[in-house]
Amino acid sequence: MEQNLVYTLRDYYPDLSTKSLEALSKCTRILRVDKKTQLVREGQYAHHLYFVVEGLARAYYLKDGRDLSDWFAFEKEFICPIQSFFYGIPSPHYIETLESSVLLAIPRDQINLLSDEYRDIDRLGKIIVTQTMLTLQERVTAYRFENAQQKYQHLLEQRPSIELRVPLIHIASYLGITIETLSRIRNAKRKI
Amino acid sequence: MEQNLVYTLRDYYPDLSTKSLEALSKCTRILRVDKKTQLVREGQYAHHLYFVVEGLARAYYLKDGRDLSDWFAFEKEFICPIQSFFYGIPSPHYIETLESSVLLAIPRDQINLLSDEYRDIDRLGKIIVTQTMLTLQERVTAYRFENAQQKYQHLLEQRPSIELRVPLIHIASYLGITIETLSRIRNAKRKI
DNA sequence: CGCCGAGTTGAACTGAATCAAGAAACGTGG
DNA sequence: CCACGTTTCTTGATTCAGTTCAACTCGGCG
Repeated sequence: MEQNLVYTLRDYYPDLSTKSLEALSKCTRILRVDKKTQLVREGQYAHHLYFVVEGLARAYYLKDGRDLSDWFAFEKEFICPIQSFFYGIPSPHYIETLESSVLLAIPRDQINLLSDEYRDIDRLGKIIVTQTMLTLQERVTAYRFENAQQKYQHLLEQRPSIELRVPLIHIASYLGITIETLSRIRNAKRKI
Repeated sequence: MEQNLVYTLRDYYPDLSTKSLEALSKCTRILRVDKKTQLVREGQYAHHLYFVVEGLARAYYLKDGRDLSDWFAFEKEFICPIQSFFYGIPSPHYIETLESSVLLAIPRDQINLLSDEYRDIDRLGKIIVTQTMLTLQERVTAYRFENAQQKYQHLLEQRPSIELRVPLIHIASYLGITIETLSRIRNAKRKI
């Protein structure tokens, strides 16, 4: 049954009660979308938090015509236009799928309501935010003093499948390096 | 009365109930310390979350003998050895004051207990973590594509007083640049 | 006074960006 | 199912921001 997909949230946070999951089921939409589907566009407001059941999505923005990737969400991970979601401002980010994907779309206002009503949903939110904070903390620390090669290595260790699933151009912009440099790094590795 | 200092937490989160503040007062220690006091050393576990009432503290770690600043906490801001606090591992960070300071030291285990008992304390925690996440998000986005000069400019906009209160060497490592480069940037600005 | 850490200045060097082509892979329509 | 155009990736040459190394200045403090 389609609705059961909401239970995959337990893959992220096993302590979610059945009552909470039922409440989430009532408001959550299940999206089955093609590769390259845009879920959010620049200027829009964050209406949903997305959870990737299957597939892969990325958040990016356009700066001087360049496409800069900021975040990837693989299976069992969350993604949303972060500034819009938390500051309530129009999103600078686009969000799109990189593969045909299955996602849960949980409405932002429902998250706020349900966080008041269900303690475990509130806790889920706290855990997502805490994990995101720790990931970003590591990203800052690592990127500040690592060279292009080390940054790429670091990324591969944390997300081994990224090499095969994400085009070089998005990985390069995520790391803050050019595609030429990344291509050379890959090439040097191949020769080892 | 000394204990009233705990009420300065309302400067950060005005919605804290008196009941919660009283509960926090019971376990919070007030520290009045000199400049250069070490609050946490590498290898220690995070026993406290610190709130800066007056003064200024920084988190840093040593890598190949170099002193690398990771975080500054000014008045009405929080600081702790973040990995140790959330992962429960020994801290890679030191924390020290940069000025003579007044701090609140809130025990980690009490925070966990009181977060279960008092909803607003739980919310305070969620807010701190969310703000930290958003700050780090901006730091990553900005630093990835800004040059040394822009990064410094960016920092000055967000923390105008840092120029006068923090030695150049710590600002440089925070930005991931050398002291020579930062010195030249300052010099160039002076000439405008 | 003279020392010491913090900051400044200069010169040479280097990792990564930029600029410029070409090769390979991809998908869309005939 | 192949041809063609478009996008993605590779490779090379040049340039430049920032590092490294080295020496020097300044201000505070014993």
